[in-house]
Amino acid sequence: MAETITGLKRTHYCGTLRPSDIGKEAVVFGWVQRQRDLGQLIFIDLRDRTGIVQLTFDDSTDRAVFDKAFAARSEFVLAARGIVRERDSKNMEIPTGEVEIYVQELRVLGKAETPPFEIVENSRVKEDLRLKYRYLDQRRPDLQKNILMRHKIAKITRDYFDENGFIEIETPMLIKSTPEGARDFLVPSRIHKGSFYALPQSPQLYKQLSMVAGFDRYMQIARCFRDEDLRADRQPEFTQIDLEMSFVEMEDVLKIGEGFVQRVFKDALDVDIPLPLPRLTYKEAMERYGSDKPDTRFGMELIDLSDLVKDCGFGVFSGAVQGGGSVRCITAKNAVSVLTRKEIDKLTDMIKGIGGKGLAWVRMAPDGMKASFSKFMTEDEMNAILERAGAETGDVVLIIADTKTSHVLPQLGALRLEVADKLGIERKGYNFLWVVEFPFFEFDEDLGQYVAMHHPFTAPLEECIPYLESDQGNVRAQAYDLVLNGIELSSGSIRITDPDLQKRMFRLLGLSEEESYQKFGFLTDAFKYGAPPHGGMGIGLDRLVMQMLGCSTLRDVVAFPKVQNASELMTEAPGVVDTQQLEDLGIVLKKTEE
RNA sequence: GGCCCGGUAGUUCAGUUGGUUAGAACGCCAGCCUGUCACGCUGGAGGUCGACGGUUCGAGCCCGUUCCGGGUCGCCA
Repeated sequence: MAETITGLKRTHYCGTLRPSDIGKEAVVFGWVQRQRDLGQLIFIDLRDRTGIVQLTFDDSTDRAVFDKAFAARSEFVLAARGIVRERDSKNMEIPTGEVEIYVQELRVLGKAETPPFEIVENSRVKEDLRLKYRYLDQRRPDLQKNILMRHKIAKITRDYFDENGFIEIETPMLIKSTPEGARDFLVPSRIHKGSFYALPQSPQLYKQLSMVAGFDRYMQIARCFRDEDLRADRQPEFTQIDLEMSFVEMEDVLKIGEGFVQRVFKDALDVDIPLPLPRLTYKEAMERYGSDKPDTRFGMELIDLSDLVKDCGFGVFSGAVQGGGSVRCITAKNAVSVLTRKEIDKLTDMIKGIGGKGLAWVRMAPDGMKASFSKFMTEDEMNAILERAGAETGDVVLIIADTKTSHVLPQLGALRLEVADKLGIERKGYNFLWVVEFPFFEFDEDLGQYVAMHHPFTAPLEECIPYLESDQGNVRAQAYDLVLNGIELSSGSIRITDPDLQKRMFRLLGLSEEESYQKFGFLTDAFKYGAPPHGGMGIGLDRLVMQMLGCSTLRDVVAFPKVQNASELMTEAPGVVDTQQLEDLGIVLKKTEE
């Protein structure tokens, strides 16, 4: 039977005791990290979220107290009252190492079975076991540190936006499904059998309505849901720092976003982020890095060889250029020893795996240059390529050719990251940049038509409005992404508030008037009653925290994350429900076929 | 849905060419120990080798299927 806490009030957190507390009476609560029984002398390391303090018991200790200390085991929950005193032998490794509590009263508030893994920092225990016992995992100092940092970042976020005139408004979690983009999580309605709510993919439409309502500046630390497959940096439910501003243009939103980044890095990490953040247009980002979220912590930029090989004897190259595409390369410096023929074959497989046709290469080995295509080239052509590529002895040039430049660029971009990994290129620091002027449409090769790259309320650049219908491929949006170290941290845009323009956009996206009204009528109706120009963005809080803590997976910064198959190992969600619940909802399950 | 990696005491791992009773460390249990702090010393318990099937005289090891976990591509307006 556990003892009660009755009458005991905490005077100190374990990790906060210092020599200045010597002589004081202290009452602490915590978990047993370790008990060291030396016979007539017992030490207990007691842990709470602030750290560890040593409790001491000896032959002068009350017998009943000593016996409880003797019986204490790992993770017992204890209350201890005693006198803080200087240690005989100090431990300078821990902040409380100069003092100890000489215990006069000890209560076992909760016993504990031996945990399935030790509660220690830098645990090497398999993650699935940690996730099954997430509450024990969260007792570990690393998780405690991460969750506390997340709290700190959220606090700074609220302070910053509050100081800048933003107000926090809660938007609903049960909303109407508008199946654009990602798959919705659906929630069946009991009252309206056969109808479903959706969980929000973002508060997008509601925050725009808050602008129509006149709140001027909105922010919310909002939970969002997307029913898509998971990745290390993607959970089906995630948290977004969501904001929207009225009477602004793009520059104003970027300024607020930058200011936030600077503030949060300074206050949480004491890291200075110089402003303004660099910007690249989407086109520049693709041409230089082969990615719309480039990792700019290292170079190895893409180089265009198209004009040099347009008429060369190598059909793969000349055919690509003449077919309207291009031939481009990256040059991996000092890579010959790592990028052997075998390794290049692996890279070729990787490129083929993402839809590439192949990989041409030049190895500038110390004993001579070798290229996969040299027999098709004149010496002059070869030299021109090497000069353009900046290739010197020790380098490896990797070339991709395709009749579609839109294939060449992302493939080289992926190759650039892969090669950087293989070469062990150092990537440190925090490299932010804005990617701006996203294309409005992207060509869907399966559908054979242009589709929206963003949600349908994104405003086009004003200069593009005249040719919205005539030259869709060149229409750019007032949309912007904030990229940090190759990760998309944030995405936003200026929205359309002109009903006529909105109609044109819906038409261009293949939405009939009835369809668009059915889906978004509440928003377009609202815009009839006086809509201020507005724009905003959503910043991925989980990803931000993950980057700031240097974690490699979102699971380390989410309190109760889901695993790759979207289940939660601790509660075993999702689970089956009983037939009565289904009946209430008017749902009949289809038998799964074998 | 595709591809790749992993699964052996509570935990982290080792396990030879397929061959006797599957090992180590930590943890756990018991005893001893008054200054430890990853305490120490002595002893002990602890295994459906993820599961099922196959090959074999014999399977932790080889083959097939499957489950679980991870990474990634598709997917994520």
